[in-house]
Amino acid sequence: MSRPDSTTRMNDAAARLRAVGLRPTKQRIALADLLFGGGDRHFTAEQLHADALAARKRVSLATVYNTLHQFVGAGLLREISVAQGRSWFDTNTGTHHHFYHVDHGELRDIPGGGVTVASLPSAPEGTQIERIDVVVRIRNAPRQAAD
Amino acid sequence: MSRPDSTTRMNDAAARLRAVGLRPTKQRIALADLLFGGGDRHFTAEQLHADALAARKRVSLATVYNTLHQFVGAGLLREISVAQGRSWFDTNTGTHHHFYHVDHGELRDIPGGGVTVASLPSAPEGTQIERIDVVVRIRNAPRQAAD
DNA sequence: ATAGCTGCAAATGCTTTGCAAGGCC
DNA sequence: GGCCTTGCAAAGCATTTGCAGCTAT
Repeated sequence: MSRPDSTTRMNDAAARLRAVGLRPTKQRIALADLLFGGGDRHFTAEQLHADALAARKRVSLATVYNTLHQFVGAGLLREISVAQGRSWFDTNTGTHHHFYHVDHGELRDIPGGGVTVASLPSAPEGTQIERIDVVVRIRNAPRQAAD
Repeated sequence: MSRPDSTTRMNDAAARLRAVGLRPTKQRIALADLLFGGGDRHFTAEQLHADALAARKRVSLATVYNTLHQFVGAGLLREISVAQGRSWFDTNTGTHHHFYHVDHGELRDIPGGGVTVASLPSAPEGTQIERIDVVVRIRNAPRQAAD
C-alpha cells in the first residue's frame, strides 16, 4: 500500500546514513536520495551538484564535496582516479572495473566479470593490497577500412 | 675510450629528441638527460623540476610541464592517473602495471609479468582499446598478530 | 633571419577551508 | 541547548597560458 514515493526514499536514505554514523541532514539525504535511488552511477562533484539543483535541492558545492568524502569514508561510495583534474565517484562499491572513454571523458562500468586479473603479485614487504583498479582506456575507433 | 660522460649523454638526448621531431633545446636535453640517463623513473612535474634545479639545470616549472606533455605526445613518456590532485609520469612506456602506496603517495612498477589481465571485455561499439592500466593500491599492513 | 622555445607571472579550474548562522538530537 | 553541518567566499594547489625575449637551424 505504501507508494515508493520520495518520503519512503528519504527514510531509506536517513536510515542508511544513520547506519554509517552520519547525521541525516537535509542535504545529505537529498544527495543520498539522488545517488542511491537508481542504479549505479558515475559522476563528478560538479555533476552531482548540478543534479541536485535541477531536482530543486539546495546544496552548496562545498557541501557536495564534503558529503562525497564522508560517503567515501563511510563506504557508501568509491572514488576513482582516471583523469588528472577531476575526481570521479562511483556508487558501485563492489569489485568491478571501468572503461574510460578518453575522447569524451566518460566513465562506465565494465559489464560483470568482464575483466579478470590473474597472477597477482604479492604486496611488497610490510604492505597489504587495499584494492585493485583496472581502467581500460578506450577511444573512438577510426572508421573501418570500408570506403 | 670514450667516457660515458655528460657530453655523450647529451648527444644521446639530442638524437632522441630529433628522432621524435622535437628541437633539441638546452632545457629539453637537460630534462631528457635526467629522465633517460638511468633506469625507469616515476615522478611528478614538481619532482623533476626539483631534480633539474639540484643538477644545476635552470628550467622553469612551466617549461617542465610543457616538455613533459611534449614527451608524452612523442611517446617518450607515459602519464598515469593515480591520485586526484597530481599527474605522474613514467619513463617506462612498455606494457606494465603499478603499485600505488596510498599512505606514502608513492608509485612503483609491478615487477615484470606480475599481473596478467585475463578475459578482457571487447571495447564498446565504435571504440577501440587504447591502453589498460592496472593499479594495485597498497597500504602499510597492520602489525601481524605477533605481540 | 625566422620559426619555435622559454620564462615569468597571471589566469584557470578543481577542491578545501574559515567562520558565522542554522539544524538535528 | 549544544554540537554538528552548512554556505559563502576566500584560499590553496596543480597546471595552463599570454607574451616578450631568446635560440637552434
